[in-house]
Amino acid sequence: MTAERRLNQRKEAILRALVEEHVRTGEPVASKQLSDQLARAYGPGYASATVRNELATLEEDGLIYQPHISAGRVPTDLGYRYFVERLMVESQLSLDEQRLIGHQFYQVQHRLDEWVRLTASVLAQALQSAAIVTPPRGASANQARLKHFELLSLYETVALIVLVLEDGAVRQERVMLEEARNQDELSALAQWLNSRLKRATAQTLNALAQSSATSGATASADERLVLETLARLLTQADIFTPETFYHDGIVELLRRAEFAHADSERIRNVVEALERNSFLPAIAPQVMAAEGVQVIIGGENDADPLKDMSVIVARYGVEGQSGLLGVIGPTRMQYSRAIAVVRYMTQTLNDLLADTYGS
Amino acid sequence: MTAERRLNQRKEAILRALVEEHVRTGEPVASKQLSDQLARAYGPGYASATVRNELATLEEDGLIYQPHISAGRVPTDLGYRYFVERLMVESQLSLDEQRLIGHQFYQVQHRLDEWVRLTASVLAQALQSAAIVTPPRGASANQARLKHFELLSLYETVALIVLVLEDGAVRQERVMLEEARNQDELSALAQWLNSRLKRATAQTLNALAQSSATSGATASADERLVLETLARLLTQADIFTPETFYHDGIVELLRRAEFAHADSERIRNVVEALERNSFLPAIAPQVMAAEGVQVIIGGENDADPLKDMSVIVARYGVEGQSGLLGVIGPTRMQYSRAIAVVRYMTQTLNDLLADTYGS
DNA sequence: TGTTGGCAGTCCTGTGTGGCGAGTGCTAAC
DNA sequence: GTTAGCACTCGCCACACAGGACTGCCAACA
Repeated sequence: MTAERRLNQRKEAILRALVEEHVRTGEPVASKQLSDQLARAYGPGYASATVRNELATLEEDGLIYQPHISAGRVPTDLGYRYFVERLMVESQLSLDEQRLIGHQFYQVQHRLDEWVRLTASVLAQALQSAAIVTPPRGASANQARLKHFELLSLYETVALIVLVLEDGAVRQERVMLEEARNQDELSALAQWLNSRLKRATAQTLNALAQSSATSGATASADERLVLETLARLLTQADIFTPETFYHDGIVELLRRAEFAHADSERIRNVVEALERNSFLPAIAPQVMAAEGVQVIIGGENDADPLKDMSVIVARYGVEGQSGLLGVIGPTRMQYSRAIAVVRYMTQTLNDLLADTYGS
Repeated sequence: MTAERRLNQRKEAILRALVEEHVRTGEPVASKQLSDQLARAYGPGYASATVRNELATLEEDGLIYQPHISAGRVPTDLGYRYFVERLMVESQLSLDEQRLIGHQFYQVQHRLDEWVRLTASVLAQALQSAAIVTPPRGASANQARLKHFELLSLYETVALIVLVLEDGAVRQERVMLEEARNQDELSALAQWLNSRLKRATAQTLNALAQSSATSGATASADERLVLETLARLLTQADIFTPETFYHDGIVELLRRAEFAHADSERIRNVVEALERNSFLPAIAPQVMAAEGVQVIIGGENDADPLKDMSVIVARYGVEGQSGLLGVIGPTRMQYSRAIAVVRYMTQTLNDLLADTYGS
């Protein structure tokens, strides 16, 4: 994850200029081009032949490569890694951007469900990349426990079960009842069960359902149905399943120059990886454990379809209520800005959550 | 929507063969090819020169066209339309497929939320196309009315509001409370408000919130927050907004040969149209009003990005609980099979809903 | 020893050419 | 009205070729 050796100052200047230039233009960068820029910035000592010599050693180190022999150089994943860790100048969001984002969040200040959606939207817009955000959740305990649930009558024989876990997570499902029941009956049933089910686990619930099944007439079939559904909902949908992610910006990502001439299979792979969210479960545990903004560059990622994509991701939240937010873009991205935006959004959500849940 | 003139028998035979052959191969169909097939099927009278003469008139009628002068013919939208209305042999799902689908639905028979998801998945798989399904809803009344709502405590100052409309629709939102409240307090508040809010409309709720705001201390700020949120949820999210759609199969659609060499802009347009669901609101009213399976071919559709896509869509459901299901694929599709699958899924959902809600 | 100008060499890219094949439209014969 | 045959029109592809972008390396120089 860390580039081993430290380069000398001139090599670093060259690598920095190369990365910045390539990110700007998208083209391989020629020695002449670098020479001009560096000479202008730092004075003499950067003739193109000199730069070429240095480039050759940088290539030996695996930090850059040539797409073909008569082309300029392009950073490798390792080169970007070195850039991000040692050369990058950290940037900040402009005050205008900060104000705009603040305003958007102000408008939904009481609507917690909008926060996640808005965060993804802001990330996607600001970085023209795909964004992913998970809702804030309690650290998934070894054992999900029921806090409370309600039954709402939708139709004579159809009810909605909504349950709240002890960590505040919400799950729900519509079920078909065996018998027609009105809201009053359902409320009574819910109240009666709630009183017996404080801090119940899936095991408890299943055991209860079992015993009421065998004990026969005393418990109704619908009571058993409710217990079984609660148990299933309790075990299902952990924080890293696709359902609990919100994503945005696939279209923004596809609009980028990198995909203008991409073959359809590459595009399909990216869309599939984002839609099915096949890659985040793999990196989520590591991100949740770490502090600060994580940068995963290209092949450092295990997910094959995203080999040439980078992920900038961070944990946000307060004690007991945290989630994950990040962006996915081509390895050729403005890392400095991406990190700044991700960090700023982390801070924004942290502030909101601290207000809401205490610190 | 309907091809005006009726073609003579031989022209029809040629058009039918041409459409079937082109759907099978994806290539423009040559006169020689048609001649061979037709002669084999119907005997003499179909020499390639004869077929060429007929093709020239079909082209004048706008039913087919040549991609370039030395290529075979391809059906136009109008040609497909004629095929679908007069030439197509309606097909049925094989018993095996029917059984497979039945089995999948049997496994989620009590879980109503899974029906919509499963329907989209089955459609996408069976037809290798994108699928869209809306959940069953009551015919959107002029005036949404509240049936019942519940408050669930997620955290000291965070509550979940879940409301049920009279037609059985469910809406919900997390809100930030002004003061910390436990489940018992929230339940009491919900019970008290529910008793006063039977069949309330958004207007009623807003009026109540207003009056409690002016009357000052009697009503708490949180009571007002609940009333305002209920009012907003009541007006929001009509049946044709993107949120209420479930889609699947973008990846299946992109896997089709039509997209193998498509430029990235075309792909992006299709992904965007499906993700943002920009086209269905336009056709939904017409589909909801009509009976049976609707076929919208290519440019008959107003949505520009889907000019070369066809939509096969139908209304499903019983009185007071109906929705919309369909597939989106390239105009070059197996219309007969697509219509059969859509019709079968309509029937499947109808049966399930009839069991659930009565007929 | 490090730096630099210059030059030969490599390889990508774009363009133009010609042959091939597929399929048509048209004509003339049946 | 139907059919065989033929000239014609492209699209497609392979190939060659010129131009250009950069590099690597060498020799000279500080």
